[in-house]
Amino acid sequence: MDAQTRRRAPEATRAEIIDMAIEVAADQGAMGLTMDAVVARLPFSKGALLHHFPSKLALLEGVIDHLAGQMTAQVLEEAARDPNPYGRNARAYLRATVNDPVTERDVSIGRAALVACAVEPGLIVRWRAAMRALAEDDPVDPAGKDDALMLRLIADGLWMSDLFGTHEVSPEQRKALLSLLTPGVLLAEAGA
Amino acid sequence: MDAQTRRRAPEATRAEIIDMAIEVAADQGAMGLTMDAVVARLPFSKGALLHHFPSKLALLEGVIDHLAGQMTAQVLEEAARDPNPYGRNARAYLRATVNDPVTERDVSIGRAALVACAVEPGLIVRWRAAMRALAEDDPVDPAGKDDALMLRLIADGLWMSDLFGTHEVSPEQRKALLSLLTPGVLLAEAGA
DNA sequence: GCAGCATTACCGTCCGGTTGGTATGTTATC
DNA sequence: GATAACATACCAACCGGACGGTAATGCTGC
Repeated sequence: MDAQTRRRAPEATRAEIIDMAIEVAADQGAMGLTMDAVVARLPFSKGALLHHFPSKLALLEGVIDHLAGQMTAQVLEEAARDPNPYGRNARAYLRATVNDPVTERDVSIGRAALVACAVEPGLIVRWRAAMRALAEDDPVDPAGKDDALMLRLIADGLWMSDLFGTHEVSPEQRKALLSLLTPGVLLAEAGA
Repeated sequence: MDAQTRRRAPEATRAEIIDMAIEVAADQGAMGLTMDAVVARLPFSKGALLHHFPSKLALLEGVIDHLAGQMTAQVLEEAARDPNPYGRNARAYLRATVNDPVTERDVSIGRAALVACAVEPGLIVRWRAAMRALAEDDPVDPAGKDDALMLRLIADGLWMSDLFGTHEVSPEQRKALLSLLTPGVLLAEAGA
């Protein structure tokens, strides 16, 4: 009665649901993102879905909280490897975004976040809160503040470009963007 | 029989419909963007709406084409005032985005574009085409290409930040971004 | 200038399917 | 045996869109 347990851990089920919701959102868009569509890809019934997420809004909240948490963890992990504490989150933010090649998974995540926020504009504040927390935990002296902002803007722009395919960005250009992080170019010298 | 004409110009009606669709999309989100919701704000019936846009997809196409056209016109107008032809579209792109203060209308437009693309992912290619056309009409020598890209990325990032409120960008910082366009800083010297 | 007719702009209702959600079991675990 | 994790059955509201109709306008030949 252990490996053969019928009953599953609720957190695992929740995670599974969220993953499927992300998948549906990414490749069907907002119109296709319905409870039925999500449950159709799951090995259990609609009742189960409603048991874990009592409403569509609750599910969407779960989705963006998951995505924001994932994003935060990734940036923080990247930042931990940076010896210079000043503005390290901003640099990590760019590094996390510029990683090449962009995986299909990355695009799915971005698209899902966008779809979720588009479906329910109120969800934007949750995403915003997560991103601002990342920025506020980033000690930067006033002189480096503008540079940190610029890094974040470039990262966001790149993220959007990857999502929409608006700009062609070659691997070389991606690497070139990383050179913004080398000492003396932008904010790396803001330490002392 | 002129001012009192019963019948309206179809283009005016179409434009009116698109405007309302944008309005609904911006403040109701994707879930609230229904044909009924749009027609409820219009002085005529659902039949008329279906007459001008035979399907919801057609309406959404109309919306993003309108938005892309507006965006293109704005950038081109801005670019026309730039004496240096090299990379002028890229600079205009940033200038058009950085304009301060950001109007409510600007935010609505961005939000509507996002909602439209989220509802129907296929619409992304239309937006992309418009943006790429803007970039391809912009003669830049290879040396200035990376700088032009960076300007565009910053503009996109700022656009996204304005939409989501992810970063606080003060008016001073906005002006500081414009200083990227002054000769000698980025690509303004790429002319000769 | 006007009869005749096709076209276009628009109306209002109805429909079949879908959607988010409820209500009520059933089963397994503590 | 209480509670949590599901299943099954169902519903009311809504949504996109079809449809039949009407009236204003444009066009054509005379």
